[in-house]
Amino acid sequence: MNRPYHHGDLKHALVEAGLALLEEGGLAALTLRACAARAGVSHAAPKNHFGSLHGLVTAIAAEGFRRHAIFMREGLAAGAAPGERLHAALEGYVRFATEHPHLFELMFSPSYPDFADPELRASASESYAVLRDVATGLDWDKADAPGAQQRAEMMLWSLVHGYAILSLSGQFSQGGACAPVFAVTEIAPAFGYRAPTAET
Amino acid sequence: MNRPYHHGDLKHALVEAGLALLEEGGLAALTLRACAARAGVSHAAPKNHFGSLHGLVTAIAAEGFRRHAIFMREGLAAGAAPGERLHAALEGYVRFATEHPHLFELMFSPSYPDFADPELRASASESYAVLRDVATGLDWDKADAPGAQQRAEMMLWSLVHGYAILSLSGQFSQGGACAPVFAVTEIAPAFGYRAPTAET
DNA sequence: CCCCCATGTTTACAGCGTAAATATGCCGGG
DNA sequence: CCCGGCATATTTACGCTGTAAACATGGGGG
Repeated sequence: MNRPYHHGDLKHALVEAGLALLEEGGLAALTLRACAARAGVSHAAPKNHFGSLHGLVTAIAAEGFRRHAIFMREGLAAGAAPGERLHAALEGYVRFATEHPHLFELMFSPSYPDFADPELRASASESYAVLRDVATGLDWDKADAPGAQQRAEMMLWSLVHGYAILSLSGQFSQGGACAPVFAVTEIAPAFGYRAPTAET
Repeated sequence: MNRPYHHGDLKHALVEAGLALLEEGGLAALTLRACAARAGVSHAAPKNHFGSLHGLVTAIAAEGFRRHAIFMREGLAAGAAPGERLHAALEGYVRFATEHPHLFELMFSPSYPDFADPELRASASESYAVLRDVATGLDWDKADAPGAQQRAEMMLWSLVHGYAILSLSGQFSQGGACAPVFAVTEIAPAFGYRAPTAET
């Protein structure tokens, strides 16, 4: 209630407003002026916190990556088998993309956020760390080759991300049978990883 | 020279102008008015051919998928071994994304083109057909399982597409070692496919 | 031959990002 | 305690955008 200062913390309020607008109206609705209006300030106020629209978009993307990491970690029980952990993280990855398609699109659009921004890089690698985590301890092919771990991580990320994006743009639903999102978890075992336990 | 009619064929000229603007200035430069100006017509002329900006963007994306298919087919010698064909198609996929990053981004941005458009669907599946082509005759794991072929195609597409997108948004260049684009061809063999011939 | 209609132009309007000038009010030095 | 400075927010203005409606043009079919 107590607006302690001119506003308190805009910046946070603006990011929150942007996320809400994104959910409601997609990328087209994400507008500097609309964010400002939703936060209850004039349309030029954001310029003091984020230099321009790119700054706000970058901050929104950074928050997106944090939430993205949370989605992936949700099903990760501490002592679960590596196969289940992989399964859960991939499921979280795709579920995030499905439930927040516009935010997901923004986070990975090369033109929108500024990927050189330190805060964005930090939260993106926080998300990447989850994938690294579930990727360790799996029996990859040629796991002993130099750089195999990094290649395996890149493969894993590429696969799940490509799947998420292509699903979102409807590319998989044109060949007749519409592939269910869950299929990515079917894909995982065939992908180079052999589950030590029986599949569910 | 002879402007046979009011213009001849705008529509084609507008798409060409849009592609040029995209190359020069990225998504932000792709503007209805700029396309019209470049084609030498007034800014309201495009409305007669494409209803709105989305229509023009969709047509540009459709042309993009045609060129995308051409890139993938470029290294596909008719009688080459399946492994080399796979290699060539993936290399073409990533090379297209690298050489035309803005067009590639536009083609796969869920919000920009209208993926329900028949022309876009046609050219997109033309591009998909190349992947289907190189994916046949490979020794996938569990190739005898029902639906294995479709799953294999989805995996292949997801992997190469995710790799291309993540490279473009610079996600791979933050872990210290910057992964070369060529790595996708290293990835392919480990991905579930066993090359019948020795690797190059 | 002439009229119709597809095509292109003109004009207008609301919304956008950005910039500059202006106002507001908390915070710290005196 | 008071007052000046400065971060924060507002106001105003500008050029650009997409879209719509009214208007002009000219080639091809009845």
